[in-house]
Amino acid sequence: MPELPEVETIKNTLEQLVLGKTIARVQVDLPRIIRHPAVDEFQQIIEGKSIDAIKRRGKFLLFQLTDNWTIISHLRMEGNYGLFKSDEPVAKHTHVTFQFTDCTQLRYRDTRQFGTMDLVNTSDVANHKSIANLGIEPFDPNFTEQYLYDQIIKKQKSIKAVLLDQDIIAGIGNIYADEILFRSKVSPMVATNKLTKEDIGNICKNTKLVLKEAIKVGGSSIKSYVNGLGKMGMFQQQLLVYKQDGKPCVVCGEEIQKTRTAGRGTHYCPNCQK
DNA sequence: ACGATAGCCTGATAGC
DNA sequence: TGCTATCAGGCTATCG
Repeated sequence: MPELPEVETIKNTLEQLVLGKTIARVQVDLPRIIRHPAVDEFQQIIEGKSIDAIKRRGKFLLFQLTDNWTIISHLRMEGNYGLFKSDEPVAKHTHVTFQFTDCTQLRYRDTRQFGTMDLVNTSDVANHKSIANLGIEPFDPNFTEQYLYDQIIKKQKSIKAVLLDQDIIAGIGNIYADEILFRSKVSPMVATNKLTKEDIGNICKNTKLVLKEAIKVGGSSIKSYVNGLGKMGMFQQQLLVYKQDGKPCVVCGEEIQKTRTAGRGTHYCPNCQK
């Protein structure tokens, strides 16, 4: 599941592959992926444009095209991009194909069909409904213990639900939420108003740390994730609790447990995380 | 206003 | 073996 480190890695790899290329044609095989505008308008506007820049905001990929157009792309669970020669066999679940003028094509694949694309004016991206309410970027210098404290002290929900809330911090998903909380020695189920300042400081620090480490090794390949070059990430080897239920905790040896919190599978050490 | 939850979707896996 | 049920999870819509 692409979270911030995976989307960042995809962005970095795609930059090397498609920046400056001109799109000749767009083929859409699953119209549902294109939320806005209508598919024919989506195709018509994009054709002839070139890719000027690729950005990331939270888990969103932003393809900036010429003439003030941006494709806002969300990969959800299993969306991915890859560059292929036009005559290479097309893999199953390929839903959108951007044919470039140089006989290569960027293909969007998505087994679960959950991903979305929106084509909007670049100048309107910040106000787009899926972007406008996003919370702070974890690497923003303004993301501090104080910021987090102010944001969550009034909330009634669990800290896990808070970390998953994209309107508070943008980019954390289920894998990294569990890892951040384990490293912070905080139970996922604990209500935010029960946390100490020290807990919140640790969560803030470990958020930056874990995400940075994961980006360094290209993200976590848990299910189908590969980067724009088709390469797997390596951070799954450094996961200490996610999908580790039944195994001994690396710190205390107690068995890692799995429960359901905030509607998500949640992994933690009952001894280390109080 | 806010928090909790169903639904979207396919493939892997568990259970009978 | 082969079928069915369950789970995985980010986000949106909907409910209380």
